[in-house]
Amino acid sequence: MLTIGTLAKKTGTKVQTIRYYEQIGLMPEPGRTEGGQRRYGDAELDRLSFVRHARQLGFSLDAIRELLDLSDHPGKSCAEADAIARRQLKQVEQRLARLEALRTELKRMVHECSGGQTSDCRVLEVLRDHSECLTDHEEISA
Amino acid sequence: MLTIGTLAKKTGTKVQTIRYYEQIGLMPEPGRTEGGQRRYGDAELDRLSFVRHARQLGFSLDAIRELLDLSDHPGKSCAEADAIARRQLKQVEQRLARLEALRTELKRMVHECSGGQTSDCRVLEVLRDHSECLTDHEEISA
DNA sequence: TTTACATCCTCTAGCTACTGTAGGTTCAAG
DNA sequence: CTTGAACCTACAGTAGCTAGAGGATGTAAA
Repeated sequence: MLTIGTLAKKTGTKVQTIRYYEQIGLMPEPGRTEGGQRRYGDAELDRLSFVRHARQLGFSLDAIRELLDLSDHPGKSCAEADAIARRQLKQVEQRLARLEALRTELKRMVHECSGGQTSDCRVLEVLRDHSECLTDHEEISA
Repeated sequence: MLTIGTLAKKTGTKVQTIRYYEQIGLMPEPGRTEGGQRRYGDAELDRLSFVRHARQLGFSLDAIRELLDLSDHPGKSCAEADAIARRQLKQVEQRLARLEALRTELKRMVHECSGGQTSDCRVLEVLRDHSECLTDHEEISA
């Protein structure tokens, strides 16, 4: 039986985060000691590892909820899990494209900085100059 | 003189966002009509364009505040603006590295999906299997 | 001039995914 | 039996907006 602190260490999660996951229904309510402290078993360790791993891969909590649901019902079709992963991959590729464009622009800003006064600073100039925008009014959710 | 709605359209910002920027002190309090509606001039249009451009480049509102401050004092050294841009570039490159690793892993998950039942699903398996982690307990803020 | 209606106003609450704090209790070691 | 780390609940705060309620204003046509 693990305390919440031990579980936290084993999974690289903060204690509060585990309690938060319980609150939003992502983790089950665990057993308690007589004094009211949470005690966890291996099932919870596995579940939390799954959640953290998915988070590291950039899945949203909602997506993880779906994945956990699929994983709890082994008879269901794999297609759904695959669809979720594909959606995720698409998002990642979009972010990559934007970040790459971004890196180019930032590099240019940095390399062209003359080192003088801000009145001549390329960094500020680039930000002021709207004509050099990649695309107008498009957001980067980096 | 521009209404807030016109300013919003010209800069690709939502009306609420402009009011929010005013609230947090990123945009100045504009003049008002007798009836109390906001009216903007070219200075505000420029400032908001600067802000939105910087946001598109992934700068935080705090960083933008610094940049605006530098830009308001043209005598200051360019070095600070350069430092902010360099910090930003570094962050972008870190994110890129993580996202690339992520893409590789997601691609593997998707390609190995057998199409059968969830009990054999590689997607879920990969998420359960902690040994295939890139690095332990490291977060991706994608 | 009146009426219609888009746009504006303030205020409040909600979103994601946590993180931090205050004030108090429990557990395990010595 | 005492100490002190770790636990508990409850609430507030973070970034960067976004949405909605309920009402006022501005403008253009009838």
